[in-house]
Amino acid sequence: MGLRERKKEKTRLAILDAALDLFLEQGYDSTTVEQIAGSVDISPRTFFRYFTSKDSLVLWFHDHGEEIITETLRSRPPGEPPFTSMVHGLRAVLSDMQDSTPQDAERFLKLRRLLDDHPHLVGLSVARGAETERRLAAAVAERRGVDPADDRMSHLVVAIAMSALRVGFECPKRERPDLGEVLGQMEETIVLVEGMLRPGWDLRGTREPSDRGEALDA
Amino acid sequence: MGLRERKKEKTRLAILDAALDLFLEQGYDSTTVEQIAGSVDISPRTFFRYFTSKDSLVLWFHDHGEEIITETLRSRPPGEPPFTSMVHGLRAVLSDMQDSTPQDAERFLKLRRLLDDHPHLVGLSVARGAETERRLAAAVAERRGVDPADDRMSHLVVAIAMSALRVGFECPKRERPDLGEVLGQMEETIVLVEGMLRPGWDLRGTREPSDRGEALDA
DNA sequence: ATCATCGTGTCACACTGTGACAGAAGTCGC
DNA sequence: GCGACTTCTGTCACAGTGTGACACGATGAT
Repeated sequence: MGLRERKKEKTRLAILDAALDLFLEQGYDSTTVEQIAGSVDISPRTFFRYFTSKDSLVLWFHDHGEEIITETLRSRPPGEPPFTSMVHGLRAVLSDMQDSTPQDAERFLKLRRLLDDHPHLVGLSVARGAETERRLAAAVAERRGVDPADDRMSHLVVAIAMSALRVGFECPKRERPDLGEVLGQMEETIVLVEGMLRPGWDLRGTREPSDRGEALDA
Repeated sequence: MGLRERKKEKTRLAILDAALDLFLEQGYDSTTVEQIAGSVDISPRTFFRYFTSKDSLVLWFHDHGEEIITETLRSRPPGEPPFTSMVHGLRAVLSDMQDSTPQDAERFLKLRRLLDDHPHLVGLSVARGAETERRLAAAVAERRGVDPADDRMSHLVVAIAMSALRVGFECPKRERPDLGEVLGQMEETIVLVEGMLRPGWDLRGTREPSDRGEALDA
């Protein structure tokens, strides 16, 4: 990796850290791009070359997570029930976080506190999650060998799995949990969701309600 | 109702209709507030007195839906399983739509087409849904008599119910479905979700995974 | 060293959204 | 109808986000 790319990555993280600190200090809305840029000594224009928007600061970890899940889906055996595959994806995300550097862990926790203080930002995060859901649903539908466009079952599989992750992330037992506690709660929530589903529900093809029942296609 | 309020409502709907048409014609991003305001002969400043933002045009129906669900939750018997209550809420929303005026139905379908064409807008809609979820989760937690702050079960109940509504809304079988078809698919999706859950799952208290099982508190 | 490439800053600009104020229009009393 | 009062609306000014164009300097390959 060349000097250029290392420098770029360093700037990127510098911007991110400066922004998170400013957001936590004085609030998201009251922090301007100009301030963020100023505090890492770049021009506002350059800021937008690293992050497409102020909002995207809050979403920086999404891409990585989606990538992990997508890759997990690809690596799971073809016959596996789709929800099981998704859950493996979720756990891969968690274990990736567990192995993250202390700096990344701290960023993650700062972000979590930020979302806690600003419910509006949760919306952003969820909005991004919706795009992710579409792509994952398409991947799941492909695995199931059905048309991705209108397969509600695939969408539901993904939506429910993502809900588990989100609810676990959002519901803290304590005021300022550490990384292990957050991950633990996310894992607990996954277990909770697994326990609430009827075994085999995700093997059923998506048919009209009238012929549900005999349509177990695995 | 005075002349003022009628006029206000008329302007509000005129703005909404003009905006939806412009959005469908030339895209959401390429339509400016100035254009919308111009096409109903008001100043841009006035536009923002009717809609707090350009985005909020896309969210105009959310408030009503949330209100219906909240009210439904209030009216259901206290001992009812929370997910059952939520499903009643969802169906109340559907039946309210069924009874809507032709104009409202058309607006709803236009909005649906708009969301279809612009995945980005789905994010907005979902973001708003997240706020709704928080409030509904608090209401559900209250019904269950547990602390609303960290009850993952309540959040899950709401998240899953809302997922059903959303997935049904988003997955069209045909290119340009009419209101009945959309509502039918939403209903089908609700049925699908009901069928995939283990009976009684939502009666369990939110405890540590270790003492799940004996914790049936209803 | 040299040249092409890429990152950055500067300038200019469009768009969204808000506060302040003045004038127009609706509302209520008489 | 007239006047006083309230509410709505338009104009103006402005902060902030985000983008395109261009020029300059740093980086990387040869």
